[in-house]
Amino acid sequence: MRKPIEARFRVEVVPKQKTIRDVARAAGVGIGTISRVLNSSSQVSRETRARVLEAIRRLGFRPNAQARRILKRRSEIVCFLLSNRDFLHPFHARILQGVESYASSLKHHVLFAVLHYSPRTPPEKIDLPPVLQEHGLIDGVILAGTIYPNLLRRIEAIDMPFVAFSNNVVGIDGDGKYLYDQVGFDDFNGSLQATRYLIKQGHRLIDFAGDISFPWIQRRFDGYRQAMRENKLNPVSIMAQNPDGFVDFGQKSAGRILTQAARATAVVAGNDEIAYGLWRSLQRHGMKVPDDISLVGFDDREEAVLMDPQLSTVRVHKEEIGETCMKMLLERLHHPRMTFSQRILPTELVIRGTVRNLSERHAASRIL
Amino acid sequence: MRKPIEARFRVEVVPKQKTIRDVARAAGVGIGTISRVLNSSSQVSRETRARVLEAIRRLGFRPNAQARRILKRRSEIVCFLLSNRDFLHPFHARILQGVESYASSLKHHVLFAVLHYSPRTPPEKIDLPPVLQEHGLIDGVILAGTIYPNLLRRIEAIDMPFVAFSNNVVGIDGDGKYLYDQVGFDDFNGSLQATRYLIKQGHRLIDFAGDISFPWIQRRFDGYRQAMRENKLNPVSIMAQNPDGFVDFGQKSAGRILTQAARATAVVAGNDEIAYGLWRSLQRHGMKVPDDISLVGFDDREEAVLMDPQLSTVRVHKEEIGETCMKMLLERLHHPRMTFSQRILPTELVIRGTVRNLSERHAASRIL
DNA sequence: CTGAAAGCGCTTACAG
DNA sequence: CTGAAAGCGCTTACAG
Repeated sequence: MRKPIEARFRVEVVPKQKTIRDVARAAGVGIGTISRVLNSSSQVSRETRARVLEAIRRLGFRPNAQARRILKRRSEIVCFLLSNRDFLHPFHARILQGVESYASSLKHHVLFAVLHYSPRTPPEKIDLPPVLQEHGLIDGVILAGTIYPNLLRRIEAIDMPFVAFSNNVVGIDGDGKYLYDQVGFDDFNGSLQATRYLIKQGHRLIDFAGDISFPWIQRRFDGYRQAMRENKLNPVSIMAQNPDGFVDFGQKSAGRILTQAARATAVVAGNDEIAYGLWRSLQRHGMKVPDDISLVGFDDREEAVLMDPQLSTVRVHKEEIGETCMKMLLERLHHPRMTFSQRILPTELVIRGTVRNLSERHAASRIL
Repeated sequence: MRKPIEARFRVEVVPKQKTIRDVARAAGVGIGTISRVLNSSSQVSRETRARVLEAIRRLGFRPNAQARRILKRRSEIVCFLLSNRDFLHPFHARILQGVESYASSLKHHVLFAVLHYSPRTPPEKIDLPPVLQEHGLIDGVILAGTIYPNLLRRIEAIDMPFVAFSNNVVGIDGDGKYLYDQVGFDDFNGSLQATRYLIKQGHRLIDFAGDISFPWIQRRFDGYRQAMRENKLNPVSIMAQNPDGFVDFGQKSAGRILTQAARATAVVAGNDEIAYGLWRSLQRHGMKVPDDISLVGFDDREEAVLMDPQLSTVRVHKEEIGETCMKMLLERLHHPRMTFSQRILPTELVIRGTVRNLSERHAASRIL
């Protein structure tokens, strides 16, 4: 007797959406059958199926995704949450792409959201983005950007399944037991390999330039130090004063390196931006890379290829990180009680043009 | 008599979600009243409201977003679709951020999706991403990346409201009448201003370096040409042979510029990447920027600040583009029959260090 | 102001 | 194999 709710909208919505009932009528079957065909489930006779399919095509029917979700109890939407970044740098953009690529291959969807918060805000006071406030909108969240313990606690408190990109987690010790799902790459081994490579190229005086108050730079320093120690070499850490960002850190490091009594022949930079700043400043001081000084970066960002010569660096497989995050989140959703796990992806040393070979064999072969 | 559907899930879903019915029971009211409180609609007495609110808090109830959407006939989710890009460059990343920022301020959500297609595929054969295949999932889409006519037609065919970021639309003439909603920035005026600025600085021999087969580079060339003509100067377009990307285009342009009979004192680059390649190659040829040659870019990308000196360029307000796209899409959703519109946002000349002042007055003041 | 009921567009046991 | 019905978690005229 009542007007259907929807009538009020007819004025606006022009080509009234077909529903499963329209199709049922057109095909002369019950609505349940339409649903069965749609879900390619159970047994529907070939001819009934054909008739339904035909009706669907004729009416241009597309099932309402929202109505399905409410029954499925799963939205097949996940959120990529970027925290405490002034902007979506290529590094995280590539992670997002990995997430999206894996997700869409499985017909899942990715919401992009942004959050700014202080590490000192109590968990319950963190003002989550709208996506995380709604219930039923997303199945889970992938945390990227800088992650502090209070955010982790907050996400746990709202019972939202999540996976964290762990390299930028700050303030939590990863001591064997994982309290949440995480995916990361191997800072330590990355610079271990890079430093060993420099040593193999004949370098003995090798500095590390990077602000080790960042946990990930600290881990890279640890890898560097390990390589130095195993070769009985002396690790030297270069710090810059009041740098304005990483590039500036690199620029300010150059002066320190050049005024050393026993000047380094090579520098391991904490990341590519530092390497870039270093390179530019060294140039200004009249030093050539790699003739006068060798340089290795970390991350393999866009900057690496913009340098001249191009930067030898440690590549991080960002898309793969994203894919793995998505994969792990899906596992979590299907097995809520599964124990937490951590995946550390390997890095790859990319040799380009900023390292000079100082070894005798090489020097000899050059003369020949 | 039947088991509620949901029972099958109980094994998995641990803390069974509260529904509006639980709250109603707890507060001793009807479910309609809960809904009214939730939507802060109509008149609910102060005390009833308080009682309901209290029950909501106690039970930790959060309304199911999906169920609401199905009634509202609007998901308040839009899709940011990046087409034909190998990756989400900072330029588009910033547009996405603008979209997200405006959207989330209005409690809307943004899905990120990617599409690769050929301009020659017939519209109906374009394989749209899952997001666009579902019905009811998103309210509309913002098109970014490179957009060909066949994509526009395809999106129109599925009756999906959309707004296009128009600068990278290829193959459609914008002749006064707009056939779809679009937001863009002013290529023409940007380089017009940049070129006028160079002229004001005393430059007369000014080249343009850029591949004008890209429509947006063509528009920038047009702006440059206009400035040259209005000053009775001769426009010169530099093209590179088989460039491998824009940076390489810039590198290959340098040789051509340096071998000119009447060598240019300044170059307007089609974009910052070209300017970067130009700068690097000029350096290698022993030329100093801006002492020997001046340079202006376009876009104000990250590269601009990585140069030394930093690049003077035309800034595009990318976040604002994103915000405007989102705003326009919302208008479209609320007024489906509204005539299409186009918004062209202004650019801004950013003066940094790559332009030398050749004018007499300035030269004189230098001698003093 | 508020409860009871119809409805949104689907899915899925149930009973042939 | 398939129709009729109950149900998902909400919203909203309807009738007090």
